[in-house]
Amino acid sequence: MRMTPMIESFVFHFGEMGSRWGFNRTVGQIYALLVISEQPLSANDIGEMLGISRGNVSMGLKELHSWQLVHTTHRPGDRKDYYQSRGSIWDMANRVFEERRKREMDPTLSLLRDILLDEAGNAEEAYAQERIAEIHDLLENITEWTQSLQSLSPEKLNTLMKLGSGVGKVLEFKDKLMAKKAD
Amino acid sequence: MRMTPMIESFVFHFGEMGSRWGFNRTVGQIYALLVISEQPLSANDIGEMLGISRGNVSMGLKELHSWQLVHTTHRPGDRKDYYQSRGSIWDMANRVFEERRKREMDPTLSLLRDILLDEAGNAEEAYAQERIAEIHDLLENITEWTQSLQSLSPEKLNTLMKLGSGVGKVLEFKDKLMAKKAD
DNA sequence: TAATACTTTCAGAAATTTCTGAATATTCAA
DNA sequence: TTGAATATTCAGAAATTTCTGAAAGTATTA
Repeated sequence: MRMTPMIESFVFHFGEMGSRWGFNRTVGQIYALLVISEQPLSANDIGEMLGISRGNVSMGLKELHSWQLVHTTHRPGDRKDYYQSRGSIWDMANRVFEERRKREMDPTLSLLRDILLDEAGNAEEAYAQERIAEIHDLLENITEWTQSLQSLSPEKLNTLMKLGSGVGKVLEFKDKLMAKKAD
Repeated sequence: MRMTPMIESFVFHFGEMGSRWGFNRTVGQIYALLVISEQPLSANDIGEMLGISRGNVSMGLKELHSWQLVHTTHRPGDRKDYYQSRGSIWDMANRVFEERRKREMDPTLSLLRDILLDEAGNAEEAYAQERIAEIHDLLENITEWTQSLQSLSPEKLNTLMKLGSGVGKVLEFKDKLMAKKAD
């Protein structure tokens, strides 16, 4: 694949984005390149296209492997490794969410839980604990919810997203149905 | 407020978290401090507690203002500004989502749209555009959805979250109801 | 108006993150 | 085995981000 201006602007922007999603600029660029390339790319291809060192490519690919976002493939009679992005865009988004949950949310929740188990030493700590409990509950809710959304089938998830704020209406149905059952 | 070990561990960890959410460590720490302090704090208080310079505190508070996460208050006969966190934890999460959407998602969507408007120069670009279209659609879906969730009342949102993957069941009810209406 | 008490700004320093490339390791064919 | 081709590692360099503190700005009081 050649670096046309179109491809370049996508790849570079995605690099900046990547750094918001938990990996650095280069890793984002490498991933962007692999996503929009129909053919698998060798580490040398990648380094040349992005103008970065071979070592940096190697580190970036290692990171992408740890996020399970790339695949290594081979060609007969060729010792080089060739890299491909793995799964659909949806899978990618899921992986990023999941990985971030594991790396950030889980340790935070565990720290907050520990703090809440401690005895407050004075009124200030007691107040702090109240606020920390709120944060803990919020994070726990969000974590559990996103986890349960991820377990939904893609079609259902899509219905839900298409519903938008119409979800409010659906919840009213649900309340009525529950009320009838209770009769 | 005094910096006890409990408060310290919360504040420092929150600082690390903050840097994942779009602002730097110090900004996260300042915010953490304000959230768990019942009394408003002066810029000097904050600087002393966190062991950072007066200038840094000022820059951090400016950033938090731009995220609309803090309030300035005053005391009679005292020229100092006192700072307080603003709104509930929920409000905070909403602000962070919204602000990040504005700063990151919107520009990305606009770039992707521009790329998709260009004519593909060759087969490679055509393939790239297909993948870019997928990413664009995904981001647009997520953006619209999170926006519509934010417009939901807190109670409804809470019901929805409590529902977890049970939301799948509710969607089935909805389908049945729609089907009946269509009769 | 001047003095005081505070806040903000920003150039350069310090800290942190990322990148390079030579050295080292691995793989595979002969 | 050996050697050629390739991949990985990591110490130090480069780039980037964050922080400091002195100087400049602002608001209030007398």
